[in-house]
Amino acid sequence: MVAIYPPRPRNAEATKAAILAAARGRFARGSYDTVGLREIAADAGVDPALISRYFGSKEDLFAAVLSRPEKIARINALFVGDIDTLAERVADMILDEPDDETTVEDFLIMLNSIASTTASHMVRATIFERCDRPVTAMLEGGHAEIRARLLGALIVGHIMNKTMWGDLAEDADTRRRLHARIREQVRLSLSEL
Amino acid sequence: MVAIYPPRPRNAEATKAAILAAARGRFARGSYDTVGLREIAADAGVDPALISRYFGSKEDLFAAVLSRPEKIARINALFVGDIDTLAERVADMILDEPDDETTVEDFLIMLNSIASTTASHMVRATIFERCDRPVTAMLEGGHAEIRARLLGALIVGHIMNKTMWGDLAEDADTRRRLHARIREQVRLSLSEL
DNA sequence: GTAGTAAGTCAACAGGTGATGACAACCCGG
DNA sequence: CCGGGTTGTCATCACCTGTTGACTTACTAC
Repeated sequence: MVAIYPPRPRNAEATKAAILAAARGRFARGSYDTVGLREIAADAGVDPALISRYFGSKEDLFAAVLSRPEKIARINALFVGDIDTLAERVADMILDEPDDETTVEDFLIMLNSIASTTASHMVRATIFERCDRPVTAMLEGGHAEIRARLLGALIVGHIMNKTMWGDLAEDADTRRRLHARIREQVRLSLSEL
Repeated sequence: MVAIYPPRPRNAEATKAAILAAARGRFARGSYDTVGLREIAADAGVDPALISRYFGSKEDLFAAVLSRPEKIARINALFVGDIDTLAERVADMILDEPDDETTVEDFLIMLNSIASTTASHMVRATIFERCDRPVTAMLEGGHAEIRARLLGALIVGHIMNKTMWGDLAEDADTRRRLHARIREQVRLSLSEL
């Protein structure tokens, strides 16, 4: 069963964007190693060779996915403000406030590929630069790096949990309690050691 | 440079054990997908074909690694007793009490391969049976599953953190404070919602 | 000592991977 | 109408993976 291509309009920018979107989708559901260029190309409705042409290599494509500007903006937005509003936003994200779906996806993309030989150093660098560093800089008091890492561990744990088992909250009341609990967790993580 | 085999003593049990140990070591440092049977065989000083012979397939080998009886015993031992002693043991493990090195490694093996298409369902099942289920059963009060998952998220986050950035504690004093912090985190995770 | 079986070795396979370079179709300025 | 560069297609390469089956070596029972 071979798809008959409806002749793709010749538009390099749109094609690149389609590839990037397809890659994003795949990398959010599998690791760097399990996702193949051919699947991505199929999702994008594009010949696999075009990926190499436009992005160079698979590694470069992954790097491009990691450094999408919107993603960076969103993650940066997570980590500003005082601890209370930050706790609010982290809880929102973890409990899947619709606005934050893409942020969760961004974390997922990174966490999925953290055990890959090729991709792990990119992931580490991105997490460090986008998360650990700004949070550390934001914190007053001693042991800032450690407290930032505690927050990182919290977020990572919750996101992996969600992908393993699905959402925690079943009804609105539970969700409210969980929201409060996660805010407490954030405050505890960031509080003075 | 080809190793000249010092003729391996013909002992099927010892060979199987060597393969299992080598596989354990590799899977603790890479994912199911990045680790190759040839590397494992080389570590064990064994011909790659023997792995298929003794364990059937790579998948079966991974399953064998996951279900090593000592591991199961150790992880089970983590999750018994009241919340205070449990918090103590979790903090010990996360802060690398030497006794718990292998337990940390066991979690690592599972987390490394959680994004693999082939291995993820095995990992999920193992985590559920060895961690979520016993903890849920141990808890009194409502929302037991959710609180157990919160503990799971905590452990997962800390272990991923450790493999990404290394140990949190630099000196004995920091270690003491962190130990107390993690105990608080465990209590908070498990406390009534 | 010799047959028979267990243990280990070797070479090769089929399948899938990312990547390349030659080709075809298209669009646009002249 | 027609060259020239862009955009997309196709076949193929070299490599690596897990797995298999035929072979050799060692050990044990008779």
